[in-house]
Amino acid sequence: MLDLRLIRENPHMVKSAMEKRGLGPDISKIDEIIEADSERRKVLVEVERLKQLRNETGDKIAELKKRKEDASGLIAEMRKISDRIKELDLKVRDIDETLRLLLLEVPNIPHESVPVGADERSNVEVRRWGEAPSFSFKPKPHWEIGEALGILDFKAGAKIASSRFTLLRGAGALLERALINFMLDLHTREHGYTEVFPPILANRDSFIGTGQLPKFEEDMYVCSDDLLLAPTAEVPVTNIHRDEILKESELPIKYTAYTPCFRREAGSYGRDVRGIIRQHQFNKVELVKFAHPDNSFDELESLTRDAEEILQKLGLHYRVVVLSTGDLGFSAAKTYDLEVWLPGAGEFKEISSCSCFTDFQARRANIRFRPEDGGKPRFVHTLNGSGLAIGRTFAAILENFQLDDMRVVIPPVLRPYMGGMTVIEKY
RNA sequence: GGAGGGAUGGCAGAGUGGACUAUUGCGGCGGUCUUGAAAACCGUUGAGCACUGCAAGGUGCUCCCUGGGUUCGAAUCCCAGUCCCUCCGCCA
Repeated sequence: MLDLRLIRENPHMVKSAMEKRGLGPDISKIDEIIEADSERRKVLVEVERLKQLRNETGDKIAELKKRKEDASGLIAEMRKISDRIKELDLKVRDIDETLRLLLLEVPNIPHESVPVGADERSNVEVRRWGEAPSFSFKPKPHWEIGEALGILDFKAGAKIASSRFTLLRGAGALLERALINFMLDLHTREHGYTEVFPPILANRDSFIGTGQLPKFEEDMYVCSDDLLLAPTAEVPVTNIHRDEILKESELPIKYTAYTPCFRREAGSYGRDVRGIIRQHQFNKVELVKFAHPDNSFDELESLTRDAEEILQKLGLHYRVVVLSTGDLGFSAAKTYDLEVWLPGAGEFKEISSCSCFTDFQARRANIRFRPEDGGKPRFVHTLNGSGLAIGRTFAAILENFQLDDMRVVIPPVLRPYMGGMTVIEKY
C-alpha cells in the first residue's frame, strides 16, 4: 500500500510509476483516490466539530444533574446533534472503505534503478556464474531422467491429486529432503537467518498484508473457514510481525523457512506442462528480512548473494537478472531473478526471485519500528527471496549432472545428506 | 463437540454510566547523587487521523478484542462474533 499522503501530494509521480508498469488504464484510480480523500477530510472536519460540541455539552449536562438542576433542554438539543453525528460517521466509514479498497489495488513504485520496459524482454542480466556443462550426448529433460530412474512418478501424482502433482520415490524423495536440509543449514549456520516453521494455512489479513489479496485470489487455494494455502512462505513469515512495533536495534530480522507452497497456476495452461517446473504443490526454502529503510537495498544485494551461494555450492551455472518495470511483481520495488541453466531444455529458468518491497507490505501489515532517538514509529522495509525453490533445483541437478546412461551424479555438498550416496541409480 | 473463565498502552494489571484528561507497578528515556556504575530519589514516556502554523508547536477527534445496539453521554450496560486459557469428551 502506498502512503495516501504521497498520492495526495505527488499524484504525477504515482501515475508515472503505474505507466512504467504498463498499467496505464488503471491511472484513473489515482484520481478516484484523490477525490475520495478530499471528500473524506471535508466530512471529517464537520463531524469532529459536532463531536467536540457533544463532549462539551455532555460535561454541562453532568454538571447540571449533579446540582439537581434541569437539563432537559440541552438533552433535547443533543439528541438532534447525536443523530447528525451518526449520519456523518456512516458517511466517513463508507468513504474510508472505498478508499481502502482502491489503495489496496495500487501497486508499489519501482525503484529508480529498475530498467523501464514493457515485459520480461526488458529484463537486464547483471552477472553470470559458472559455465554450462558440455555433454558428449544430447542432454535429456529432467522428466525423462526422473521417470527412467523411477524417482519421479507423474502418473501417481495425477491419480492421487491431479495434473501438476508429482510423487517422489526413493532417492528422489531423499534428494528433495537433502536439498531442504542443505539449504536451511547454510542459511542458519553461515548467513545468520533464524529458522522458523510457520502455519501453511493463513487468514485473509495475512494475505492482504503481503499483497496476494484482494487482487490475486484466483491464484490461491481457498479452504473452508476462510483460510488460504500459502503460495509461498513469504505470506506466513512476513506476517509474524504484523501489527507490531519492533526495536530499531533488532533490525534486520532475518528468517528462513522451509514450507510446501500451493498455487493454482490459473491461466498458465500449456506452460511447462511437462516435468516438475510448474506444480500446484512444491517445496521451497524462503528467506525473509525485516530491514531498516536506510539500507534495505543493500539488504536486497546480500539476500540475493545468500540465495546465489546455494547454486554455487551445488555447482550449478546461473545468471542474475534485474526485472524491468513491466515484469515486476505487484508489491515489489525491485526484484532480482536467479535463473539456473537447464541443459535439457537449453535455457535459463527462474529458480529464485529476490525482492525488496520497501514499506509497501509493512504499511499493509502495519509492521513498524521505534527509532532509537525516541521519534515516532516508522514502517520497516520487508524483503524476501527463494533460497531456493526445491523442485526446480531438483530438476536442475538431474539435467546438469546426468550421465549418458541417465544416472545422475549427486553434488558433493549433498552427499552427507544422502547417506554418502554419490550417484542416483535406477530404482 | 460440552462447561466455565478471560481479552485494557512495550509488559503486568486496576477500573461496573458523567471526576477517565484510562489509577498503579515494571520496563524505556532524561536528571540528581557517584571516580564510574548500581541502588535510591525526581521528572518523563501509547497509537492513528484532521485542522492550524514558515517552523518549534498549538487545537480537536478517534482508539480499552471485532461488529451492532441502548443512552444526551459507554472501557463500563445489552446482542452477535473472533481469539486465548482451564476442565471434560474425541484424537495423531
